[in-house]
Amino acid sequence: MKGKTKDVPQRTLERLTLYRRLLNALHQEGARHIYSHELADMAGRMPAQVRRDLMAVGYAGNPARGYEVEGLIKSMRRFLDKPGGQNVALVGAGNLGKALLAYFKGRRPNLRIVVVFDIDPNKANRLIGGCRCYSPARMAQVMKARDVRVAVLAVPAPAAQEVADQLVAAGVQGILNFAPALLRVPESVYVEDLDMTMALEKVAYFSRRGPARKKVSRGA
Amino acid sequence: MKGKTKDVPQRTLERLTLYRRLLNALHQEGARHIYSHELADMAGRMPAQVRRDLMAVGYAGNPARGYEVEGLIKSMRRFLDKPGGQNVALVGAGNLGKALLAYFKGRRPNLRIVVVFDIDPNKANRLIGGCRCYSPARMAQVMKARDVRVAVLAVPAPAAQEVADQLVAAGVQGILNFAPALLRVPESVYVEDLDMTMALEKVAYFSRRGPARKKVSRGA
DNA sequence: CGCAAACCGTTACGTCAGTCACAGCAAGTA
DNA sequence: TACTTGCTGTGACTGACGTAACGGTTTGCG
Repeated sequence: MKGKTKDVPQRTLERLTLYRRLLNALHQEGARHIYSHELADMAGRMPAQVRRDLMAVGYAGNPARGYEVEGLIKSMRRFLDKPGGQNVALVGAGNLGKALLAYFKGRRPNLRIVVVFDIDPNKANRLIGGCRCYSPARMAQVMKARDVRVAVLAVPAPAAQEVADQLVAAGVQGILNFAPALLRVPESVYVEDLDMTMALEKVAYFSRRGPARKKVSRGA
Repeated sequence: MKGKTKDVPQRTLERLTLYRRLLNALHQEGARHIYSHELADMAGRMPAQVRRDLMAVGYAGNPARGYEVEGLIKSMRRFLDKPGGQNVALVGAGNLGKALLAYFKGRRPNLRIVVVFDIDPNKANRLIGGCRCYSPARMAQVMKARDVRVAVLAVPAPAAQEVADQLVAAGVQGILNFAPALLRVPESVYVEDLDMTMALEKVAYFSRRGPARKKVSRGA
């Protein structure tokens, strides 16, 4: 086993996390082996693409039995997760922020939201969804103490850039951005935008013009 | 003006909605004209791509002054929006559902959530975020009466497929799906998945491996 | 009035992701 | 043991998308 991870395309990584989720469910149901075409059916993809994606994690299947579920899960864990787990910060404890807290609660043990920041002084030092809430002024300090490198941004668009700057100053290397705003960050910081308004407009548009698509979408 | 809309790639449509958002802001600030490279800067894209994307809406710019902001906005409205506006239904009035209601509240006048469904009997017939909440049993009836063709799905994953079936039966043609589950729907129904867990895992992964990307992401 | 400059519209190119197809191999069978 | 079967792993192909380049056009200026 060598750490030859190569560089994985974003789409491939999305599918890998999907496969893992499906595999975990299968494993809990007691499944021992699985074929690429079965996984493909569950993921709405082609068998060849599943096999190709799995090449990246470096786990070899067996021509007769397919992939051994437990071993594959372990390999994917090695490939996808940081060994000690990763702490995540949430900025913005509004409606969306609270929903996200509840949503991620105990879902992925390797990716836990451990701290919340909000500009509202009434929320400072209180527990929100089981997480301590701090003023953004203490961001750098708290983030360093908890070794947080990933943040979820759930603040209104006008405040997004300012918060992003603070996050970067606090040492964050990845941001999941829910605000409909383009964040200017250093090259080394990875930003993933999740624009719900845009997504809804997309649905509204394409739902009007017949089945103008080919396969299942499944884009994050 | 002919209705030659061609078929627009999904990515292009995402960018168009982004452009429009930027243009609206510019218009409110009193800008009259704008160049492709300015829009590109704001959107984090290349000027050539902006021009290429704008070809789809069929609005011609001027080599000397660039694009006339107001006219371009009007053209994009014609291109993107359904004339009378589109009504949207929300299914699932949990944490996420309520956050979405607040989020979309009065944001896009052409795309309004007008009705909510939730399985909780306590919520039936009550107002949630200004929208009447109904039992899913009345879905088909209510949707027809309100002419709703687009729905937002914010229910737990195990219930997603069942709700999707009901939505399809009620005549829905587009679904924005927040549940981490693959929906099986007829070819004619457009599904857009917005998987927050997947997005967070993506951030966690790519934030670990240096700046392994080129430009701004901006993928919905 | 002619020229220069800048930007738009469009075509052509390069790159990347998705699909196809085939060689290799492990198990089961006669 | 020899053969058949079906799946995996991987190279090659195709198509789509983003990027670059180029002609056309409109303005401002000498």
